[in-house]
This record gives sequence, C-alpha cells and structure tokens, in this order.
Amino acid sequence: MYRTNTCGELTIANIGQHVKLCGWVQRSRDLGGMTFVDLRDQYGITQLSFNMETNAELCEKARKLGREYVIQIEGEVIERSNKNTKIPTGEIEIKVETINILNAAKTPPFTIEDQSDGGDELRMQYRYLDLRRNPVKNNFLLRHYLSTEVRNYLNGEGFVDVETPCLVKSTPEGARDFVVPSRVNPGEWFALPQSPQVFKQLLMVAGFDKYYQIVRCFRDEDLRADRQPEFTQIDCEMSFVEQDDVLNAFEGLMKHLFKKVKNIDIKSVERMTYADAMKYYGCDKPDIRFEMKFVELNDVAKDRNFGVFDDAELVVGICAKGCAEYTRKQLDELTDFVKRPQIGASGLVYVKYNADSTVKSSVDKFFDEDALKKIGKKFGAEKGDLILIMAGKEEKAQKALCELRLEMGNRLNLRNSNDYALLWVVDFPLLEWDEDTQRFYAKHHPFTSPKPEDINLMETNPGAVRANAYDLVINGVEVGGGSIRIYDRNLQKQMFRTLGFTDEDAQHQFGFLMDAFEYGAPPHGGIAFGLDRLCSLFGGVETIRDFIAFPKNNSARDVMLDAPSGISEAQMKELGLMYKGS
RNA sequence: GGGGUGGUAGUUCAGUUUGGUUAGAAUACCUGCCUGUCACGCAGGGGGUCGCGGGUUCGAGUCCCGUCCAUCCCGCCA
Repeated sequence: MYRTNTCGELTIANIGQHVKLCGWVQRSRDLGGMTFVDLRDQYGITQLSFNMETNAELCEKARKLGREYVIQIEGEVIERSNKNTKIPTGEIEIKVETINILNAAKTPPFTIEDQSDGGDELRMQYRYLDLRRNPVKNNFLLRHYLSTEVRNYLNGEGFVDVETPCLVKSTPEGARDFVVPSRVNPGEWFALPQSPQVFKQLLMVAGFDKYYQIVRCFRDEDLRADRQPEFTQIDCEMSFVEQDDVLNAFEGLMKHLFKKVKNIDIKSVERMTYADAMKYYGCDKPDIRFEMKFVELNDVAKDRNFGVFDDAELVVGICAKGCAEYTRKQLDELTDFVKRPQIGASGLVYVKYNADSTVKSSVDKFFDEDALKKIGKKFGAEKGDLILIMAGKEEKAQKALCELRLEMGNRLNLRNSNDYALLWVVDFPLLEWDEDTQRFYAKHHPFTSPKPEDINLMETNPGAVRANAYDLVINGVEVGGGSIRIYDRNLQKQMFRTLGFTDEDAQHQFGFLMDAFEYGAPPHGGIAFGLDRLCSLFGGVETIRDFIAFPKNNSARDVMLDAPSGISEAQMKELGLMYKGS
C-alpha cells in the first residue's frame, strides 16, 4: 500500500497516528539543525519534519530531495509547536521515519507555484507541470463539477445521452471541415463533425424524446482566445417542442448551474429580438450588464451642412453617464480606439453636457446650443453626461459604436466579471446575403425553420425571413444557440433551393435527412452550449484555453506533442496519398 | 490573408527612445552557515549565439531590411 492518507486531510484529530503519504516535493527548508519538506498532492500540502539530533542520516537524505521529486514517507502525525493557520493541515506535521524516493525529477523549467514565473508558451510546452499548479488544477475541478451538474440536471429532466460518430461526411455549408482519409476507400475522406446536428435530428426521428451529449466538435478555422479547433458542446434536442419550450427548458439548466456552481440565483433571463439587439446595442450578443443603449439620431443630426452626418446612412450615439469631464486626451484616446484598423471608423463626435449647463461638442460649427440640447434630450442626457456619436454605413457604424460602448463599459467599471446578465436573443434572420459569392447563406444552419408567418417571403424576399432561432448570451458572450428545425421534406428542399443547391446536390448531400423526414419525423428543436465558454465565464476569464487540459496554440499546434507533423511515406502510400518528402 | 504587441541568464523582465568599457535585477539553480521554518534567513558562486539572417557603422541588444516564433484582434467561425 503506497499511502494511508492524502496530503490534504490530516489534522489535529489525527495526532499520534502512524501514516504513509505520497506526493511531490513542493519545497524544502533547511534550517541547519532541522529540515522541513512540503509534500504536495492533488488534495493539499503536508509538512514533513526532520531533525539532525534524532535522525541525522534521514535528515541528510531529506536535504538532498529536489523540487518535484516523487516520494513516499512513513511517520507519525505530531502537533506542530509553531502552527501555520494558512493551510488546513497547518496544525500538524509528520515526524518522518522513512523516506522512499519513488522518482527523482529534473528541476522544472518554471516554478510550480500559484504565481508561477513561467510564461504561457513554456507552460503549454510542459502542460503536465502547469496542471500541477493550484489555479490551473482548480479550473479543471470547476469544469468537472460543471459537466457533472449538466448531466445531473439533464438526466433528471429525462434527457438520454446518446453517442454519435466522429467520422462523418464533409458538407460544403458552414465552417471548414477537418478531414480524415479512408484507407479502405482510397481517395475518399471522412470529415470530423462540426456538431452532431444531423444525428440528433435523426435521433428525434428515431423516437428519442429528449437527447443530450457532451461532445467534441471540430472546426478548421482560425483560432482566438475563445475559439479552439476542437471544443466541447453540450448538445441537446427535444421532440414536440416550440421555441418557448426549449427556452424554458434551458433557462432551467442555466439556473441550476448558476445555483450549484456559483451559488447565484438567476431570477430571469431577458428575451430580446435580434432586430432590437442590433438597434439598441449594434450586435447580436449584447452585454446587458449595463444599459448605455444606442439612440438613432438621423432625424436631428441631418441637414446641418455637416457632410459626415448628411452623407451617413446611420447617425447613432450612446450616452456615457458622468463623463462630460473627459479631457481632450481621453477623447482622443476614444477616437483612436474607434479608428484602429480592426474597427476602422473615420472619426468620433462628442457632445459634453457640462455641469454648468453649457454644452460643448466637436461639431459646434454645425450645431448651435439648441440643436445640441435637442440631441441630448433624445438620450435623456443630464448635466455631466457625455454623448458619443458615430456615423456612416449602418452596419459599420453599429459595429464601431458597439465596440465603443463595451470600451466605455470597461472604463466605467460596468462589466464586473462577478455579475451575470443572461439574455435570449430570438428571431434571428434565417438567411444572410453574401456579396462575394452572390448568394444566401443560412445564418444558423440550413435545418433551421423559418417562422411560419414569414414562409411566404422565402421566394420573394428571402433576406426578410425570420427564423425560429435563438442564442443564449451571457455578459456579451455567445454561450449557446439553437433553433426549431425543419421536419418537412418539402420545406427542407425549398430551403436548399434558396441556398442555391440544385435538387440533385441537395439529395446527394442531405438526402439521408430528407428521406428520414418522409418516415414520420416529429416536430423538434434543440440547442447546443459551448462547455469551454461556460467554464471560462464561470471562472471569470476570457480565454477558454485555461479550461482545456491540452489546448492548441494560436497557430493550431499542440506545442507539447509538436503536432501536427508529417507522416511516413509508407503511411501516405497506404492511404493512397502523394508523398511529399520533408 | 491583414493589423497591433512581444522575443535579452533556467524563468520573468529592465536596458533599445539618444549606437560606445566587462549586458543588469528578481527568482530559480549550486556551495557554505543556521534547531521551528512555512515566500525561512545570511554569505558566496555558476549561468547570455540579446529569436534567426543580412545590411549601415570605427563600433549594433540598441538603427535599417528580411524572416521565424508567440500572443491579441480583423477577415473567417452555417
């Protein structure tokens, strides 16, 4: 038997017990006459003590232990004469009788401490050492707890966990696929699933009433702090449901998770149409922890001989409470912020409603005080407020002001990571026009159903058709999305036509699904949540990498494995692929 | 594909603006001393292809060009 106890559990109640412990040497403190060693395992740290007077040989041995040596010790739990109140085991120590070195260790390239001296790159290369650190380890305990509670809740609601394949068929819609060559079928390829979408729909056709799966998904697109090429979804589908049934069911899941994981009572989840989200926040995933809503100014801003406004499709602004005292420098910073290439605005107009009731703007030349006050009135601006205005093409002005609004939220400390605001964005457009390819694409995916009252627009004005599609947005982060699906063969066929598929292409790509719809497909819908993003949200950080044990770096590489890598000529031949020597 | 930031001891960084003696600090590591430490302390020591390649110069960590890597963002992500 390696051990009788872990390094996190012995307390004053165990005094006098003879124990065996195993773990890693966190650190040793050699005081000359005596030596202390901190022994660490997943559960905590226990101090080992050695005394030159009582056992010189053993004490010498303890002094030679390096950091991260794996050892087993045997000894007696004794009360410390000097107690450490900072750790749970701080009242006791082990008077060691024997040390057994299970494995020596090289000095690690960075310190295994809560505050490590290691940089990101190095920690990823030695991820197994990084994972020994408490803050990193705790992220995975959180993830484990979160997914456990997801299962607990969904199991309790009657959802059935069904596994779906990882080797599937490549389809032209959506994200770029990862593909896998088939040895048995030379020249043919599998794709890794971007989501189990069609399988879960087929499970509904098969009669499973409620399905879920915590499942890996793959997308071969460029990475971000919140995007990895393989990521995990909580994938769900239900039969005989309308949109409200789905929203209500998963509000329940969210309330459960917040209660269990964060001990937060979520009172309600706001609902907002996509149209309103765009109008008031300029994006489809607004952070509603703070207001600062957009106000459109076309009616009061035009016809003042100010070309920037007169030529603009949209003049729109926000009101930053109490910011009228912003200095020239601060306003310049904001202007630079919106002029960054990523945002690309050409400028920023401000109006200050000063405490002394005077009004000052960057467009005084075109707007007299009355006109500026009229603008202020549209925001309900008070003394001390600052209005920031963007103008231009509708989409661009919205996007720029959206970024500016979030920036102001940050500056005004309105985006506390301990506050959570949940929001359903509903009634997304079904389709999105793409200028480059001159065709419509499904905004969500091609299996999303149009709102029945909009179906008649499918042929006359496809861009105006709204979908039974919804996203869950928490603090401005899209954590999940779903829809009520099409379950009728003809409607599905019409959808593919609208997307520019010939009937033959549609049959070739998705015939299995449309065929299934002819054998008694129930009305159904569902949703999928990004587990990694939920974890990062609960953890209060923005990068999902911290919650993936072995993540890819920004260039989609695993730096620890040094993957991807070349394969042998023999493997290539076997797969029927051309070999390109390295 | 595009933009920003960064790359200097094992590690994290300073030094680069304004080129100039032997490139520093902290921490880690090694040695010695120390009997109640717990970020132990004290004394000493070793440790550098300044990412790589080219250029300018009497002289380059520092200036110029190229390139690679990392990271954040835009595009992309149904």
